[in-house]
Amino acid sequence: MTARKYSRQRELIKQSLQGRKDHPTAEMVYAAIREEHPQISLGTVYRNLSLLVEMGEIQKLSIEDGPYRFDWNTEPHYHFFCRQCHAVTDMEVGEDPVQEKLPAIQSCFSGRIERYTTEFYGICKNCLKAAESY
Amino acid sequence: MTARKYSRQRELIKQSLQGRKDHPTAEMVYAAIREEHPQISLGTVYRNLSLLVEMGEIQKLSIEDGPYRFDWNTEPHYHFFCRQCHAVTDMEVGEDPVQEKLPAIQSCFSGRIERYTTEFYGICKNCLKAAESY
DNA sequence: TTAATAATAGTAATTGTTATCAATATTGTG
DNA sequence: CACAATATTGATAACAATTACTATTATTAA
Repeated sequence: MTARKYSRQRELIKQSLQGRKDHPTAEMVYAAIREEHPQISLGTVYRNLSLLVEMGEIQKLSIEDGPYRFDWNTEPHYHFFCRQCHAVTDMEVGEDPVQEKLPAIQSCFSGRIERYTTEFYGICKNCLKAAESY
Repeated sequence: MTARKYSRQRELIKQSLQGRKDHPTAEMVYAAIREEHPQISLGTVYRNLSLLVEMGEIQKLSIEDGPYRFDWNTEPHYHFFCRQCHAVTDMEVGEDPVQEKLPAIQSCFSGRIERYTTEFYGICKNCLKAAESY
């Protein structure tokens, strides 16, 4: 279809994302890359983040209240959203709780289920600590 | 705190939501109410939807790609998002798959988990049917 | 090298949502 | 009822996040 060409900027964005685990927003990626490469454009960051998602090289997370976050880790795993500081962290959940029930769920649903996500919301460690000392 | 006063518009919004099961966006609620009450303002719809969420009378759903959806049903249940037509439908999942594992999950996580949601994504019945006839 | 075209920087436009504000509606009290 | 206090409204401006546009630049295959 659309023959893809190499782009230095796309590499920078991918690498920047791989080097951090805070699940940044597009704006945060832009700010980080701009320190070394001040000429990069915000539009380029958005465009390439979308492309990388489309290419399956990164993951896009939608969070209640707030812009999208991006994750270099495309393996299925779980996220926790702090409603106070809006930090996004990975969670250890063990084996997938939904997967074993999926056949039963699919059998009584007439659409085609392609994927599902579970997100956890609450207050993160740091905000809890900050709250107890006032 | 903030003493609440009756508002005809808020009632209309609540009733409109209760009368449909398509999990409409704010814009959709606005359009529906405007047919009978053309003087209502979009800002009023947004303001009251937020208030109703805050009051726990309705639920706000965040969906990947697209504006927020609203649901009169505040009981915990599951949703399916069609990536093609963006319809949102309720799902039958049976007992909560995550709940039983929650103590184990919480025990190895240092933040406070307050709630969690699971959403399903794919292609709905109607879009599947439309696709097979071309 | 050169022709074809994907990608860019910079900026304008769009979308979804919130804030502002003067006018109006609701409500508790005399 | 009259009226003061104030929550709510409609209208519109402002805002934040994201996408679209465009002339220029970079990549790539022949």
